[in-house]
Amino acid sequence: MILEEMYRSGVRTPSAQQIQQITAHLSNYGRIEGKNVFYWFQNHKARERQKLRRRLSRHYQLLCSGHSLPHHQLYCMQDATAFPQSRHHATPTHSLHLESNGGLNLLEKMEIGNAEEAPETNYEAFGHDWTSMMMLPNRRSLRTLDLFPTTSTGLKDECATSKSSSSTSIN
Amino acid sequence: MILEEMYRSGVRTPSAQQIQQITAHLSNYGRIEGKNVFYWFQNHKARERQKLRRRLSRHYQLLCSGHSLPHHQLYCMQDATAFPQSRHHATPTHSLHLESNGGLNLLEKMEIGNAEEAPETNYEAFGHDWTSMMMLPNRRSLRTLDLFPTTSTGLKDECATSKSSSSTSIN
DNA sequence: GCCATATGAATGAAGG
DNA sequence: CCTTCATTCATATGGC
Repeated sequence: MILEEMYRSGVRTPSAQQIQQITAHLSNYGRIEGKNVFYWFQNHKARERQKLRRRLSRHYQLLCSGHSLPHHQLYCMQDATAFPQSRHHATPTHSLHLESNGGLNLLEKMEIGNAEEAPETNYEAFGHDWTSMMMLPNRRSLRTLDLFPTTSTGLKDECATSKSSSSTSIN
Repeated sequence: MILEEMYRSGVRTPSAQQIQQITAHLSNYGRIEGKNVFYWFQNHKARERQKLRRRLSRHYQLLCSGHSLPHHQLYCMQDATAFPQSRHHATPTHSLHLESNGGLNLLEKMEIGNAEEAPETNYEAFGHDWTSMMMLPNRRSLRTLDLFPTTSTGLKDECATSKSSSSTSIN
């Protein structure tokens, strides 16, 4: 929990020294090494970002879904979620420019890491260094077709961390 | 079952797009999200690998059993988990002669019940970010007391596997 | 009522 | 930072 707290208060990639300190502190509770702390931050950051990303894309989908989509059953697929994020200091505020990220983003993740609905506080907090990823018009791809967001599933799947749900046996 | 089929036909780690498609397809049968598909593949692959591994180790045991063990009361190897190993360079643990595993098999080690107290800190892996970081300052100093590993939580009924850094839940 | 097993989800650790 | 893997956690379920 200590780690979450730090994370929450803005620590993202602690320096070696910070890691040392944290480690020392945590070692009061159990055996731990610097690398554990290091990994923790790496993973946590990444996963948090994924969630965020996902949340955004979901948002996006909702936005788009406002119209069209007659019925469930649809096809669409194709990168509904794919938002190329420009990593690398995307200009903070939503500037949608393209920026033609010199790199080519390799793939982008789809969305895993959903769950969690309690928006709970934080998240507003990340005014810090957020290497946010914003969507930027990925020149290629994405244009493919604008069919709409799959949400067509008829049912909104959101339902909260709904795990399970009917899923069973569709496989 | 669709998933098994795909798996069978070679899909192991579908790309984001593939996942999307699959998801879309499956959503005809029930509520499902990309992450479910993602997890499914991850788990399936892992478990398949695991089975295989297990099977091999069993095999191995049989081979060895010709001479070593007095009785073949197989100690519920069950997990016989070993510990950290690096991916890559399969370390057949216990390098028994032959094995000729040389193949590209991704199979890595199997562990036979050689308990062996692992001296932690065998992280020879130096060469990573964190290591570089960690090495700088005077390491050695802050060793606060180590109290021990809050052993409690780690309880499992199976065979030991010794240490296993029960780092659980200190966060 | 326990077990053993199965499977989705999550997290730690590495490699790249 | 991104992927992938191994492990582990938590349930769900089928037997006995």
